Amino acid sequence: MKKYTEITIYDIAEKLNLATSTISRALKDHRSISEKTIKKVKKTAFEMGYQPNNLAASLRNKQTKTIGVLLPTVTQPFLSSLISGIEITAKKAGYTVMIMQSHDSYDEEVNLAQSLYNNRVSGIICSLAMETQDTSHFQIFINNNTPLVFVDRVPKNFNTYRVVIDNFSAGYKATKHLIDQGCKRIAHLSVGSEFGNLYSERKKGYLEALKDHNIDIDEQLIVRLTTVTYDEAEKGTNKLLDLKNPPDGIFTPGDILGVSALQCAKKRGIKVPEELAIIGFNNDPISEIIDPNLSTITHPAEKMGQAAAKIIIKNLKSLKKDDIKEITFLNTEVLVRESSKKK
Amino acid sequence: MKKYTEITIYDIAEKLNLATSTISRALKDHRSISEKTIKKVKKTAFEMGYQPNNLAASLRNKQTKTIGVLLPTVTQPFLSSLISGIEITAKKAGYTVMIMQSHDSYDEEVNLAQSLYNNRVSGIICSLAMETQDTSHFQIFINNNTPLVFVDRVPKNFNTYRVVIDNFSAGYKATKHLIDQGCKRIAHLSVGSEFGNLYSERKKGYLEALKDHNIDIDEQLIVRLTTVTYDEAEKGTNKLLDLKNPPDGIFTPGDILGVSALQCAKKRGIKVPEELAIIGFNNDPISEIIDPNLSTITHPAEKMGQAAAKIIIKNLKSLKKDDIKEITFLNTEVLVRESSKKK
DNA sequence: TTGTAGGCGTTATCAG
DNA sequence: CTGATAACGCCTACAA
Repeated sequence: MKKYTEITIYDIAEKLNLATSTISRALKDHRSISEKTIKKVKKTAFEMGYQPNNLAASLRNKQTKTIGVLLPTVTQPFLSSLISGIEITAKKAGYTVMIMQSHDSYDEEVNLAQSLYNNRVSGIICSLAMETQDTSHFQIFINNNTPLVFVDRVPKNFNTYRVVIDNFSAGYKATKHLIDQGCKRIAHLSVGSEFGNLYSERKKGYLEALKDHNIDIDEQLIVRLTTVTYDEAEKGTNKLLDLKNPPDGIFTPGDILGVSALQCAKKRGIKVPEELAIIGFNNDPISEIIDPNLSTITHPAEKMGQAAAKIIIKNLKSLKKDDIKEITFLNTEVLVRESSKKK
Repeated sequence: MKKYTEITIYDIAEKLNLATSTISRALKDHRSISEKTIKKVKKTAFEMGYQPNNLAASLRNKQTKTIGVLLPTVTQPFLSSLISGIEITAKKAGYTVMIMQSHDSYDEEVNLAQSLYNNRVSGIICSLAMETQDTSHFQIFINNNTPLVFVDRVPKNFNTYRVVIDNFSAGYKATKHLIDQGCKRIAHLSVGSEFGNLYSERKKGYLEALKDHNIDIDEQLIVRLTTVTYDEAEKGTNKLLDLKNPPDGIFTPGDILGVSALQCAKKRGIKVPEELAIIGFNNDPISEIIDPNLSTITHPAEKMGQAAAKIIIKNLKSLKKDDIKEITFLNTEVLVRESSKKK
């Protein structure tokens, strides 16, 4: 049985009695090649079913023109918008995107980072796994001058580019919004402290807003969740609503949590927003579907992706190891919907 | 300024006074290399910060050990479960997964398929874009003996592996369930006929079920949507509920549509399921959150992914061009929840 | 405008 | 058990 062999520029060269270099150049519309030759080469290349081999080209060029994207998961609406943003910018610049999911596991993240590096991605955009406590597995990118950008869930002490929102001020805004609506006892579902610490920033914003408005902090109103899940949030909300002196507002640092709280309140016959105002975070599609609509904090997710990709592309040519890498902050906004509109 | 150069097995060889071939073998625990050498090589490789270059290895080996995954989008819960399935199986076999999104655009799909091929993926798993009407852009994979598996939204006349559910029987089951609940006038939101025609199969199942149960088909009860969106479904449902003789049941071939119908009914003060029973399709997370819970059809999405990946891996070694490629059917089930439970 | 030749980093074959 | 060498497919500096 005949074994399959690739058709290479060498085959084309042979057929046309030209040099491989000519073929290579013609295929890329090199200006030093005559129109006629270019046409001829492309035509026969097509006829012969030639397919360029990126591996060979990348090896030779020492660049793959692909951006690696390493995320906890691809299902979170926020992250998928982020990907869209990356894709848009990457495409414009002629880059391909390679997506991998860590599933919030540190071990997987380590492996995939390796794998991405071994495939010599031109740059990498990463949002850390929940579990990740140290980021030494990204050191290879730094050491080898591969642009690295962290997004959203970023490490604290690591000199790299970061594209984030100001979680503190977003948490502040969300809480202030509830205060403005007349809430006096505002609860918070907080999520276990973590390395990327975006939840803890949101919580700090919450605390600060209360303080600034002379509202005493009641520890009973802060329920700590271990995971960001619907069920955990339900338990937490029940705990809050079981209090002698229950809250009249809840700020949840995520929409799933907000939706859960909302449903929980409804089940108990508590009117939202009249008796309990709720605001979430992220503007997930579900926040719009739920009844009443969930107020939330909007992220410019797609823009974050674009910003991250732009940093990669910009730095491909000029990257100095010890430069100080700036942090890009993007805006958040309070999106007021029914679940918090008391007035 | 010193320009960066990779550390290669050649560098290690030089340092240790060994041949590159020995290094290469040692790094892969080749049995012909002594324990001692292996240890020594690995140790210095680590110390020197050596990182294997997959591009070179792949070029040489003529295989990349990566599976390309080309999907409309990564956000649909069904598709992300599918990806999980692929990842699980791929990982077990030592394969990497490269995900790309066509965003349901034919042009993007063509480009990305090319790109995947140019990167010489070992195999490709694809669910077609909505727009796609012809699949000649996948011919290169066939021609070059690269295993190709279509999943869920598959082409009709193309001899490749396919992993699907039986959309016809699923549509039948969903409709029969409504009939069993006592519905007499069952509506259907149908989605514009398309190449992959999974929606039309579901519709056929719907029609057949009605026929088998001696229920006359009322064309007024079949509303055609042009896109699978919340808003379109809302319009469609309103149209149905505006009828003189409105339906007492709706089968929507997707959960977003089902949720939309449900909300729409609620807004109009129609009781679900008492006055209107609803069943969706896919078992998206949202179907569980919505109140009342949405009955639906479950997909074994993750299993489909695993099945597809297994086919790829199995065929990597033995692929004959003209073999007839089997179709793998996976089971669906009716998941009865509140939105359709009349009895 | 086109050709020659060497090398990107790895691995497999063949030889020792 | 280890070494020398060619080859994977492509690109580019240099030469013509």
